Amino acid sequence: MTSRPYHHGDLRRELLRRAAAMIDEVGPTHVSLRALARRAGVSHAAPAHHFGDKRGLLTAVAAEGFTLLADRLTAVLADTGELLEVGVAYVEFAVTHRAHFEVMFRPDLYDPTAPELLAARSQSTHALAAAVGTLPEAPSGTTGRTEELAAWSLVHGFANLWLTGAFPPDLGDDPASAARQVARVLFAPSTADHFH
Amino acid sequence: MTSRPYHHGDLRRELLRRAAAMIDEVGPTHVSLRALARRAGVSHAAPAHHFGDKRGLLTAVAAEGFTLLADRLTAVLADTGELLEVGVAYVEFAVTHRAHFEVMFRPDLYDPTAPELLAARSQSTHALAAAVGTLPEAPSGTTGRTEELAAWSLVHGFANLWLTGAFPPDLGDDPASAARQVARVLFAPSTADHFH
DNA sequence: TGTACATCAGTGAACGCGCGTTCACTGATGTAC
DNA sequence: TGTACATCAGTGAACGCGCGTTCACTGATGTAC
Repeated sequence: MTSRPYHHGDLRRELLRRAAAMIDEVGPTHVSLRALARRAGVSHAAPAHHFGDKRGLLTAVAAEGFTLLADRLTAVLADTGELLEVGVAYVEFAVTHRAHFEVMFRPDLYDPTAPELLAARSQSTHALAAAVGTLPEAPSGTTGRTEELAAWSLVHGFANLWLTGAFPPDLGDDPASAARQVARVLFAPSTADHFH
Repeated sequence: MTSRPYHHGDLRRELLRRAAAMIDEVGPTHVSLRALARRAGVSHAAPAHHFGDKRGLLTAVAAEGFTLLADRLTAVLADTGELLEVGVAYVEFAVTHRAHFEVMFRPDLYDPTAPELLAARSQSTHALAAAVGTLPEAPSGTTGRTEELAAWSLVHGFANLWLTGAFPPDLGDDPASAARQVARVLFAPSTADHFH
């Protein structure tokens, strides 16, 4: 048992890591600064020192989440050039960063006017818009905006339903491939099953 | 100031009504049995008498929500025969019954094995499947299941994004017409803007 | 019509708990000179 | 190389609060006879 140094080194980052882990386990609303401090082996007042208060902690988690998502979507778009794969990446992000994802879309839990958060969120929005912008051609008379909302809705809904366990169990345990199949209905007519 | 009778008459129903209103205001996780009792003008132990505990209350709310949703989807399908309108009704339900909707898809808050809940949820599932079943023809080699998941994902995602305020503000304030436009991309090719 | 009694709805006091926040403090670090 | 000092990170005690749950109880209802 090594004696802990008084200064942690990078406690803020460590707290964010632990917070994400804790949210994964108990959900965003049942995180407490005290329990978080306990897990980090640190005085219960330490988190408040770094984040001000509970809302500040969740604001930081949300902002980090939007930045991570934006980076991921941008990278996948650059790699593949396909909206379909960007959509799949959205779902994958939600599943692999469940804690971040859940906080990001619960604005009542954080401060939605925090500059760091607004900046990160707009990164995400732009990444998604850029992906939709790669579609061969916008339909006549539209800006592609309706398509963007449809694409976003579909992957967001899929992610949510997956995370809440609402889908039938025989869907399998690979969200990415299930999402790809479902997203093809909307995104990639040439290889998809169609409604039409 | 009329003196309150000792017996309420239908306190259980009244508590469910108030609970929904309270969830609308403070969110499902910040509901407390004590605050609910206060609002209903009743002793703080009364809710526990009817619902057992907090989880029991939310289980009842979720079950009620699934039943209401199933009834609504079924009615709209019978009236219009159109999957598109059933999808729009899904979104409308989420917006007009926000409290129920939020609880329904947070199974960590209630008892997902309660018989009343399972029955109500399967009503909803069947209503949705029936709507997808009206599509003119299932694509070759598929059961329509992928289409069902796509449809569900799209309207569920739209509802979620609308409720969390994630959509850009210039979308307007009529969720039903916005949802109809977006859903057309997936559901009703003949009148829709297309990706394709 | 009246009485006894079982049943159920709702009460109110009590408990123990974990929490957020504040605040004066102390330990460690690093920079200026 | 050494010393003084500002700055920052983290501490621990204290506060007040609202909560969930339990439990013995009392008031009201309605049914059997």
